[in-house]
Amino acid sequence: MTKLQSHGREPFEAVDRAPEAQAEGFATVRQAHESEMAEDYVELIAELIETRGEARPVEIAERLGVKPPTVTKNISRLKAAGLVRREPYRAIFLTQAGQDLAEICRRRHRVVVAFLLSLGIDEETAERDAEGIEHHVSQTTLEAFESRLNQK
Amino acid sequence: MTKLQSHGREPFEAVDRAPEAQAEGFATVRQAHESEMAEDYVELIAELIETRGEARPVEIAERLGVKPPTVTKNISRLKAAGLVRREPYRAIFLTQAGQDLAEICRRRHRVVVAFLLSLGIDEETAERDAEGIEHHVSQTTLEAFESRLNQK
DNA sequence: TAGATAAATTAGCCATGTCTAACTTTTTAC
DNA sequence: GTAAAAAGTTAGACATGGCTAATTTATCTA
Ligand SMILES: [Mn+2]
Ligand SMILES: [Mn+2]
Ligand SMILES: [Mn+2]
Ligand SMILES: [Mn+2]
Repeated sequence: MTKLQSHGREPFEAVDRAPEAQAEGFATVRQAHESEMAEDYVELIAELIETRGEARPVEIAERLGVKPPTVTKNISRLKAAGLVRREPYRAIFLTQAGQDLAEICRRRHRVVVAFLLSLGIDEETAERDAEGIEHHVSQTTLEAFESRLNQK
Repeated sequence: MTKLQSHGREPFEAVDRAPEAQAEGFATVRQAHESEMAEDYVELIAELIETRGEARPVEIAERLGVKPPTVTKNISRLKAAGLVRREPYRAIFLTQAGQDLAEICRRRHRVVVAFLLSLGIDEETAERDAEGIEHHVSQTTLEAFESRLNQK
């Protein structure tokens, strides 16, 4: 007892877990952050190619809200990772691996946004939150989002 | 037309947005990542104090899945940020600011987990996903999660 | 086609958050 | 009360992803 305190009611129970399970959770988050740059870039590159005909560093920089040198550096990392093909001073293309990853990411992004919208959240907020959330949604959770969308 | 393609149906529409709006979204994600370390630490420290009586670096390291020197360094950052009070080789305490932040984070964490559980997701997955998602959930979205939980 | 403008790159800086190896301090057990 | 074990810190390294300033290359325009 003494669970109904003065002001701060405890609406939902805390799950307590084994230290290793908790550690595994944090490790998963760190891993997600490692893939995040690549995912956001290939997703954006695919969209730019589709809607603008080509993907140029200036535009990538503008949409990501970073400076062009940051894009140059990251693109060369993507190239090293085999996701992107490109020659200096030219537009950027996705390799097959890059296209595959982009496809997965775009789909996941759309599902997350659609799910948030289905909760009544406004479009700006849905897009803003989805941009971060997408990288932390497991396959299981993604499927739960989808089935809610399909059933409604 | 040409919307029902061979294999890959397009279940949810893509929202297309102004470059600045998109950039703002990515900037929000970067900011969230800047606060993430502090949030996870104070949340964990509060839990350890509550359940174990005190918060010790070894245990923090074990639960975060990092090595002790990482904890030492990060704790001194939290101290510099005014979230933690502590003397070398002794247990770690939260300042009032630290307690306030911990309270907000713990509540948010519980809401996100409860929400995922309400979608039928298993406990392990819910906790794992929530650990990342929590940092990207706006006040608006958090409230949407809560009202779904309350109405059900 | 030359000169000006725009785009892209390079070089070098910085903060963050991780690590290992070595050292110091505290705690525990005898 | 001392020796061993455990906990904590320090020092120094590294990868990531930002930045600015300066330079190079490409594109546009007169
Ligand atoms: Mn994203
Ligand atoms: Mn994140
Ligand atoms: Mn977290
Ligand atoms: Mn958390």
